[in-house]
Amino acid sequence: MSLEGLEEKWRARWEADGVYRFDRRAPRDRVFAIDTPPPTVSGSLHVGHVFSYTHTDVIARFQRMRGRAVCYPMGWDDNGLPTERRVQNYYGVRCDPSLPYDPAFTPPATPGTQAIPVSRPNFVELCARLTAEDEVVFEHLWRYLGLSVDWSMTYATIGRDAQRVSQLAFLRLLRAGRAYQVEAPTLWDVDFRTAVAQAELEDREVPGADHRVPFARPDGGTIEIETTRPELIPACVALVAHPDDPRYQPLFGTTVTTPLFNVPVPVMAHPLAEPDKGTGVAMICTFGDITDVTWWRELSLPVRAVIQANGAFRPVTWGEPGWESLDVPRAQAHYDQLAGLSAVKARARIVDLLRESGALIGDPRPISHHVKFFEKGDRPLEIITSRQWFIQTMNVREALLARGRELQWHPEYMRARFENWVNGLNGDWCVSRQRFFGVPFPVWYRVREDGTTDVDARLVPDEARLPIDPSTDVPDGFTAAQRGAPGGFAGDPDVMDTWATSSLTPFIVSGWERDPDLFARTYPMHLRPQAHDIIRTWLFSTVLRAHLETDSLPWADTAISGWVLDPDRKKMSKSKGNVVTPMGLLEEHGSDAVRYWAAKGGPGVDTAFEPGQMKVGRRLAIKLLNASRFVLGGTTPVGPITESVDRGMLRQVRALVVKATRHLDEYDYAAALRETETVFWSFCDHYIELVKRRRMGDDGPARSAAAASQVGLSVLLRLLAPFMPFVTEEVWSGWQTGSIHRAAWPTPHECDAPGASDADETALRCAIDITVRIRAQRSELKLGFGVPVSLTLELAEARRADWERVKADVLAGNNAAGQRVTFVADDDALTVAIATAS
RNA sequence: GGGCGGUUAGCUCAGCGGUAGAGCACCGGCCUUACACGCCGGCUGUCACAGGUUCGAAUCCUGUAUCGCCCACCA
Repeated sequence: MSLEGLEEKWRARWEADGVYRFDRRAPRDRVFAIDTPPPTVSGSLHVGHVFSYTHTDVIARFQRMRGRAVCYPMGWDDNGLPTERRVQNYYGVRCDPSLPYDPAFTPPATPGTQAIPVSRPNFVELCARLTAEDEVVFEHLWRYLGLSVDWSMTYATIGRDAQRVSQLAFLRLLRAGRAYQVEAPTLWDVDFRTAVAQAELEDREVPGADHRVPFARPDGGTIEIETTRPELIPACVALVAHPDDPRYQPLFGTTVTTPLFNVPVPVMAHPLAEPDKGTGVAMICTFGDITDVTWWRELSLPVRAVIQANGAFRPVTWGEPGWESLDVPRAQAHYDQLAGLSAVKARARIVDLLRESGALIGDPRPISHHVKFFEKGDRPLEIITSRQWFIQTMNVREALLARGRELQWHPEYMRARFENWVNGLNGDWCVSRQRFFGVPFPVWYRVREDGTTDVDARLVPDEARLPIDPSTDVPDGFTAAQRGAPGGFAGDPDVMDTWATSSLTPFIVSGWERDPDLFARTYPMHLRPQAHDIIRTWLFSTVLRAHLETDSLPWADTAISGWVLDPDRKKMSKSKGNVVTPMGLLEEHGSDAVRYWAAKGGPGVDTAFEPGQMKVGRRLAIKLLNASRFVLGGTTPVGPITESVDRGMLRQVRALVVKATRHLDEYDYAAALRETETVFWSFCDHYIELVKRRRMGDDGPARSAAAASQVGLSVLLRLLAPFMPFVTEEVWSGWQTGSIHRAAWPTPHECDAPGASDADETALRCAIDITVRIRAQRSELKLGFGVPVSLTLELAEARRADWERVKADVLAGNNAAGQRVTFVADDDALTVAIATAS
């Protein structure tokens, strides 16, 4: 029997029969709802996806067999920058939100050299078109892998309903005062020209240099500071030192002047200044880093910003308000050499200027330091003042920590990552992005008679109108002609952070504010499976939104998968070039085999990519086919289970059912598989080998073997079905009616044979112990199984009864023609000698 | 710098107070009417290190080393 063609057959059949269809009429207490991670379709699937999605699927299949109506949808995350970039290149377009929607627009067959400007709705249409193609590929892989998803529940994060949910949830927060817009310094990527959130940051170690620079004191002396960003000297608004620092206490309250620009700035005291960093005095600029923002706010300092949204130094007319200098011409002359430059170029230039004017003490000292980057960005983040939308998080931190404790984590220790993150939050969540492909903010503003936008005069649509796009839709009471006109309106140009939509996946899936019946049955959901690297983003933001919107957890449990590591124990990633394409793997080893490997990686455990384990999985699948063929291929009718070996085997299987069920209930699929596998191999190598000859007859003992082996097989098949759905279905289908994946999860009760007891289990143990020794002897004497032997046994007296129970099976199962047994008092006694039977 | 996890046979990993385990790899044997895509057997370890608790520690505690991850760190 072979595995060829078997998976293909069942993929088609499952779809045709709707085996995995969610029963929407199931009462809530029978539902098991899974908040599946929507993969980013503009990326490519890698073996890590196969790994973690298999884990979820095992749980889904287990719960389904336990009688739960499993709500197991798939989502596609098509929002965000990766898609934008692909669409720009693929179609040769660029988004210009100021353009009107052109329903007739079609992209050129091949992208031209000059990007065609298109409206935001047109751009979004192209994004949807391209991602739809990606989704087909993804769905094919998931089906190939055998995920038991209900494909009728698929959603996309840019889809109409996801937009509606995102906008509706946003408006609700706005109304509740939990979302707000403010003009404030925010982290900014100068290449993407958008604000970014704390969750999207990463630190990178980059080379830099400490520059020592003197500021002039009124008494003619100097005060020296150290900085890695000398280009921000024109943006300096104060110096700061620790209040307890005796070196600088005399200077607090005095004014010093900046080098090159001769700007008077105060020397101030603040506890965040660290005496042992640099010279103990820091230059406060608007804005060099987050600490600058804190100082600026807490010390009520003015703003003197030099870096623009595109990263270039802005033009400044010195002497104007805010740009006072004691030597305006000198300041202007120096600054003019910086205007228009990027931060890096301005830094090089200002070092020259400092050196020329004698204001650089020593040479810049090269260092390596950590700098904040947008995770997808190439240049360090700047802090730029702009108008952005925020969702309150700082004032609910304690509540979120409580939610984190309420949530059941698998494994438990992953909760620490959540708490770590919540405790480290330093500001509310900035959710607006100055990008195009995403969910727009459903907000317009009034335009004043002078043509300027009044950002405080917000216009929001009725909830019933959602989703809307303010760049094409018109607020109630206005006409399209009034867009941008004096007395008219203007749409909010921004889109939401991709996590602002992803954080609502439980709402999207469960029909929040769309299908109250479905919502009541599925929300809060039961399980959030995901990898540990997005605890700070996806898991955190989902808990936050559910807390704010429904005052509850979004789900009861979360199961955190580890990563797949390459043989060097590094995370598999595209950039390292060590990625294995999942489709190739599945084709080579078979989905059941790859799933086997994946399922062996326990919750939270990073697991090495190992084709060897897939081969083992494949072997298990083949073994399953062959063992089934033996068990089901006999012609012996079933009868009462009377033999000790049969009963002992069933006792083992019974214990396995209890343990495997418990493990799966606790989301420890790896432990369940391990135990099941062990018992299954013992079933094949020990049990079947012992009884196969007994079963050849038609008498009571033969019928007992036929019956017991069928019960054992039935239970083992079902225990393995969540892991190896294809091969188990193949066997089941030729034997039972209906899909194994809809069959009832085995119960201990099924394995009960009348009259079975512990004695049967120890008797089986005895039979196996003796058999193992006989086999060793055969191996040592190079005697094939075909050669009949006679046995000489020395057994513990305590095992006399065991021996009597299993004697016939041991002899038949080992091709032994005769035996001579002596019993001794030693409880450990067990010696076996064999000789060729004459 | 803070947090979390790992360190067990050549490799991948179980075990998490009571005589060191599995699979793979390796070596040897076996055609045994379910399976040669198989079966049987064998070899392999100061359980990272040092202290402590205990009758007993791979397992609990403390510390060290080391690897990885998360977070913080632009003077």
